[in-house]
Order: sequence, then structure tokens, then C-alpha cells
Amino acid sequence: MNALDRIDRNILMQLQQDSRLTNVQLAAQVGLSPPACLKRVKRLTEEGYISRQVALVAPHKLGPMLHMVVEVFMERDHKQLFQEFVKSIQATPEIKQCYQVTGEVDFVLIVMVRDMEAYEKLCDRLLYSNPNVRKFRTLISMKRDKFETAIELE
Amino acid sequence: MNALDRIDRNILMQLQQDSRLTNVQLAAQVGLSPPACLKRVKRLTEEGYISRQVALVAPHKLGPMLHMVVEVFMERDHKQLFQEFVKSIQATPEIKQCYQVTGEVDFVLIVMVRDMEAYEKLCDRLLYSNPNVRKFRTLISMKRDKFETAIELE
DNA sequence: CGTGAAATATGTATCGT
DNA sequence: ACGATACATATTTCACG
Repeated sequence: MNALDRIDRNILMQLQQDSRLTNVQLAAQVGLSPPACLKRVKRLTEEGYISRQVALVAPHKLGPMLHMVVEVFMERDHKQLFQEFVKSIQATPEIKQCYQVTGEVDFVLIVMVRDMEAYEKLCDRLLYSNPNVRKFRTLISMKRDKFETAIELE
Repeated sequence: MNALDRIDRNILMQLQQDSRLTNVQLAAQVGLSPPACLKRVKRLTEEGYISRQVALVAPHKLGPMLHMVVEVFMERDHKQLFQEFVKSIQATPEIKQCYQVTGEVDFVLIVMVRDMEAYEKLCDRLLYSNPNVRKFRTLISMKRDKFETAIELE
């Protein structure tokens, strides 16, 4: 079931760096004929290795943008409540990432907003009004020094 | 200089969700002829609005994967030292994201590693051995509940 | 920006290993 | 089971209006 050979990993590495490669280019890179290569890409997509292909847009080109790292402390460690919270996070487009962590903090959120006002509104809507959120701490970032989506395939 | 019209934003929104759309499909979506649409995509790429197009690979499909949120406290708030630190971060593939934040914490890192051993080695190499790093705190995540790369274009 | 035509690429069928 | 060749379909891309 889970057996990616060297060629599959090579394909994934290439496409993680640049998915605009044409299939003929990719095929040449990995040493296959275009149809054989296409079949693999299709298989990797169907089997969920490639979840999707997207364009990454440069945030700073669209005016000022604030990134927030938010640590959320919940009232109780209750699965049901966590799931509900995650649901509300998934429905909030400004929240780009959510990590469930172990320790004192329960969730870490990565939020992208235009300004403080937008962030405060978000907090009102999602955190202050949620009885299961005990408290949260915000780290404000005006500089994202690195953003890489690729995964190491050793 | 910075003047994206409704069609440009529409193109960016579409490609942020799915960059595998063919140019003809995209053209139809935004109400342009394929050549006109292609020109815009090219322009948006050349001008840096689209920084790149990538395949997103599902981490859990490649065996267990740990995400770490690392808060780094530097010794001194010195620009030169910060820049050097950022450089070392950019050269480290396991560190996927780096946010420079204001307040007590100086940097927040998002790290992806296979296991604790790999993380410890990373810490040795990058944090413990760096005299400018005063201390750091690690939040361990075994669950990434959301990961969205798209930016709001209102 | 649109139309139409040429150049490329994608996708399918079939064969061979 | 997997890859290659050849062929059909679709897309990209250029020239022109």
C-alpha cells in the first residue's frame, strides 16, 4: 500500500518546488516517458499524496499584512469541545493554520489579518465569546522570514 | 504600480485554490479569452504577485510527522545577529516557517520532523550551540488541524 | 482584448518487457 | 505490473485585427 519508490519521491520533490513544470519536463527530470510519468502523478494525486496544487501569493504585494501567532488555553481538555473549536477555526478564513499542542497551551493558531482592528474583531467573534476558551496570548509578527510548504522526503 | 482589478484578484483567488486549472478553464471562470487570461497570469507571476506554484503533499501519508512550534528568545535585540539567525533558519529545511515577533519572544518557528531524535539534533545544531539564543520553548503538536496557504483578497 | 492557426502538451490505446 | 511508442485530443501561445 504505502510504497513510494525513488521515482515517486523524485516526482513529489519536483512538484513541491514547482508544480508548473509540464509533464514532459517532469518526465525528462525523473527519467520516464511522459505517459508513464503522468500515470504516476495521477496515482499520487488519487491516493492523496498530493493533496492539491496551489499558487502561493506574496502577502506583502497586497498591502500591509499582519501575522499573529496565537496560543489558546482551553477551559477543559474535552474532546467534544476541542472538535467544536476546530470546526469554528476551519470556518474562519483569516486563521491559516491550527496546531493542537501538548502541554499548558492547547492550540496554536497562525492568523493573517490586514490590521489590528480586523484582529480584534476576530478575537471577539471567536475567542472572547467562546466559554471554552480560558485565555489566549497573541504574538504579533510584522515579518515572516520563511514560508516553505515542501516536506522532506529523505 | 499596485493596481489589481477585479479580474486579477479573481485569477489569484482561483489559482490559490487550485493551480491545476487549465488556462482555458480559468479564462472561462473569469470571463476572458484564453490569451488575455494567460497574459494576466504571466504578468502576475512576473510582477511577483504569484511567487510560485507548488504541490502540497499530505504529511501523514509519508509516515508519522511531528510539528513543533518553537518560541525563541534572543540574548540581545541586535539587527545584525537577527539577520544571521534568520539566515541559518533559511538554510535549515526542517524549519518550515519563521515569524519575527514583538514582545518577550523574538522568533516563532514552525518545525517539521519525523521524531524527537531528529528534533533534538536540530536543537543542538541550531539553538543550543548559538550564543545569541538565550532560551527557547517548544510546543509539540501531533495534530495539524488546518493548513491553508491562500490569502484573502477581499 | 478577441479570433484563428501553429506549436506543445496531455491523455489514450496498444504493444512489449 | 510497468514502461515505451504512436496516435488522438486538448491546451498553450503567437500573429493579426
